[in-house]
Amino acid sequence: MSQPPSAASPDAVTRQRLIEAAADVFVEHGFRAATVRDICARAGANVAAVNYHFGDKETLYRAVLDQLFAGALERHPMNLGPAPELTAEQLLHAFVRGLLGRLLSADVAGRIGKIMAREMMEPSAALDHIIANVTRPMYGALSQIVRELLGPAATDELVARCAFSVVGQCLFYRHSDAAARRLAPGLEGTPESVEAITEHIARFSLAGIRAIAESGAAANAHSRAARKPRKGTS
Amino acid sequence: MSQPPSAASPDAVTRQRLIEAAADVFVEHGFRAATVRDICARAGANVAAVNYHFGDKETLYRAVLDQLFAGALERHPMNLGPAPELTAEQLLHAFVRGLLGRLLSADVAGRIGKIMAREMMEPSAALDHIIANVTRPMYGALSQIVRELLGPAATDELVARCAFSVVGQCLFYRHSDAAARRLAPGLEGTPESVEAITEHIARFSLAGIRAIAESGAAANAHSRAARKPRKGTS
Amino acid sequence: MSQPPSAASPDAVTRQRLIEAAADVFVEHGFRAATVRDICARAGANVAAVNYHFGDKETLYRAVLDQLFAGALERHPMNLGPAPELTAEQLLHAFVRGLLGRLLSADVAGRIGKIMAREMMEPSAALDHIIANVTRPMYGALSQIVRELLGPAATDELVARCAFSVVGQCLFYRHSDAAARRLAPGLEGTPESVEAITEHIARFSLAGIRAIAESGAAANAHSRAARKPRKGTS
Amino acid sequence: MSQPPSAASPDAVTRQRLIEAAADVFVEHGFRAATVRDICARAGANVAAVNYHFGDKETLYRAVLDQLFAGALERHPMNLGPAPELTAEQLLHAFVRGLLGRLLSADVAGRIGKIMAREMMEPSAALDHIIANVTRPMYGALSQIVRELLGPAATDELVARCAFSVVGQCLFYRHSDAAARRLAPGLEGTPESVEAITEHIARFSLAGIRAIAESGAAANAHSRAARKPRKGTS
DNA sequence: TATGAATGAGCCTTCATTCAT
DNA sequence: AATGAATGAAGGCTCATTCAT
Repeated sequence: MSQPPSAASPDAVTRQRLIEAAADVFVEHGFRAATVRDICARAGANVAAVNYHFGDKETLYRAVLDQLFAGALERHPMNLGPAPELTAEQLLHAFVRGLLGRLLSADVAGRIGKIMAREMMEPSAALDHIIANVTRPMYGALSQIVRELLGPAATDELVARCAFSVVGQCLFYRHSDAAARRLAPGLEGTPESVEAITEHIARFSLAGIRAIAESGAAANAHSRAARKPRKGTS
Repeated sequence: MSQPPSAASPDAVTRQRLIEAAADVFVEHGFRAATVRDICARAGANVAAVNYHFGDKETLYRAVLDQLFAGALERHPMNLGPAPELTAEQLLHAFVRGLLGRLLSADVAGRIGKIMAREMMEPSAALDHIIANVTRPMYGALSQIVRELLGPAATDELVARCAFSVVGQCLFYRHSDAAARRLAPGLEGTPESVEAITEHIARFSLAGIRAIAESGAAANAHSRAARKPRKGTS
Repeated sequence: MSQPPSAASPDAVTRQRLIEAAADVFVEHGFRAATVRDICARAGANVAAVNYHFGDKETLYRAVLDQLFAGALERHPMNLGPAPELTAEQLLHAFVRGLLGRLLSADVAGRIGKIMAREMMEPSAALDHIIANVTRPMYGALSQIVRELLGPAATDELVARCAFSVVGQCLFYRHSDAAARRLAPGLEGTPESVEAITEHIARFSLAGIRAIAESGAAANAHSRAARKPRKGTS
Repeated sequence: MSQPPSAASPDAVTRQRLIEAAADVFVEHGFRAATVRDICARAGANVAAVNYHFGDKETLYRAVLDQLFAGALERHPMNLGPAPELTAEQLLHAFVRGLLGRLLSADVAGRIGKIMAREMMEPSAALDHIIANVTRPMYGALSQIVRELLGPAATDELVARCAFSVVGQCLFYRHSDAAARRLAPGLEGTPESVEAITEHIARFSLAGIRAIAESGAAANAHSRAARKPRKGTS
């Protein structure tokens, strides 16, 4: 209070150091296995610092998530706004590049991927927050791109399945990193391989989406012509 | 004596109860957060039962994994053997169905997916065992199918990337279940939706693989013609 | 019961194997740190064998002690009876050789030394038994020898102190083995060095006892002459 | 601030209470059988106090040893430095008094003897530390005294054996206390009897060492004269 | 304000012992 | 008569949290 406003209060600087140390530790060990002693030690703070500044371990965890999301979106923007000068193909390409960049970057954004992977399997109260603020807008943008590629006749289900196919391919390089590294050494996801993987996923997905569009159109045409589809989505 | 003749020794029945209880607890909380007290309590056994029957928590964990794998492969076989009467397209379709079946089934096999997802991000000593015995053969079978679809000129890298694309789409329904449920309710992976998802992923992937095959062939042709391949989506 | 009496009953043979295994384990780890599992395993018996055959761990311990004492005295007799044909010097020499032999032998008797050393510092109920049956007769024999060497005027205290000096020198090679091995490698007590050590201790002690005899006589003479002793035993 | 200026930090006082309680418990039960629960209870501290202040039980054990050694040497110094104004006889007398004082004192030093006795038979990692810092210097000083008494012709073996004889007599009053108490009540080692025992052991040992010196010289003379030494007590 | 000391619940494991056959 | 399974009481240790300064 009596501090000059321009100087970062020592309170805030400790808080920040705690958050940064906690981000490392949570990413490395997960929420449960992370210990506040470790976090405080890395932050050069007292054992009681976490409880003093944040109340408890879980509140610190949420603070870490908030800060990570803010940083990640700042560095790897989603380009959610309309971009009429770009084709849907180009937008898909850009989307994949952005997502892979966020997932595989070594900085703040990369850590978010690891934490989210954990949240997926043990959803905590933080997951809803993450989905609302990060996942949903991202998914909305992708849906729009996919819908344009699929054409106006596409059902919501087709759009969602295609979007899942795109995202699933990207997430593989984050979630299954350990397996990929063992099965095909050198092809696992790294910050340097983002371009190459982007190229593959974009090409693969574009063809996939177009095939789905045709089959969907065919299914519709067939059903309109009162011929029951032999196989495929009902 | 008064036991039914097929009954195993009293030791084996308790062992089995412990394994089943442990499977639940490990799936629910992960290896580290799972407590032997909880496991023993659910198995109706003493706290020392785990140590008596398995030596320690980690050995029990491996026993659980072994049993889960055995059960999963029994119910959802990989069809690894040669099947000359089936086309590569049919084989891909069958592979995806088998994998999704294992990932999404409510029984023994479903739990394996959750455990593997955890292993991916916190590899324990068990991961190498899993990969060697389960993942690698599966990956080998998929690679063979993909290679046939890509044609003889495909590089190992192209094969691996396409295989990753196929597997990534499937894993999405396991790893990102919580997110999918929130983003597109009704489209998350369930045992009942295996057929529909299989249809989608197989169609999507077939088109993707063919596109990669063409671009790869084109790249080869181009490079043979001393023209550097154009970068970007065609 | 229905066993032919000439055949060792399987009961007795297991009992004996347990005692032998237990002797090893108790000597190696002490009573407390020894585990009945270890003992039963080494004896090739069931975990419950100790409790079945002996009731509990402590009863087994006493059985081991009894057997060890019986064996030790059989192999390294104390020659307690009167031996008028030997001089006191020769008797002292023989006593030291016998004691060192028991303390340092690799067989049954050697193990008794280790166990007794433990008992000395954590006297259990077994200690009184040991002292009454082993230590006291041995001490009585030594006292007699020492008394003869000291002469008829020796007080009980002088006798005891000299006996303690003799025994203390011998016990050093058992109790302080670990230290001796480090301070003067090659000079620690071993079964092979019994003769050499005996020679030293006997010579050293004989001179010591004679010196005590003289000083005691002098002290007595002095006190008889109404001169107060300047220093020494009152 | 309101603390007395000489008061240590609150941490140090609890640390000290723990060390003192631990010394009691370790002396009483040995390292293994001692429980941290017992130690903490006696120190009026929480079960976790040992882990907080020392990390683990073994570190506490070493801290106890360090403190005991420091205290013992402070109260019963070894007089290791050269003391040219004292004869070798006087030095031996002083050495025995110091050693007995350390072994039999009721204070800090007395407990060290019990702990060392345990270490001798179950050497832990702490034993080497003890020997290097306490036993070896002590042994070095004694060797020097003995060597002077034996004369320049004495071999290292003779020196060591005589030193062992001196130390063995002293240790008897520590290691065999329980037996001595039963065999000759009133003559066991007590702090009050240190002077009397010192007088006895010094006189006994002086005579013993001189006898060894003579026999050694005789042996040398004999061997020089190509006559093999007679075996046995002279 | 911020810290180091202290806490107590809880975890995995060990072990002598008991029980049912 | 003898065993393998099962028990429950500790034991050492970890950790988030609280407390007194």
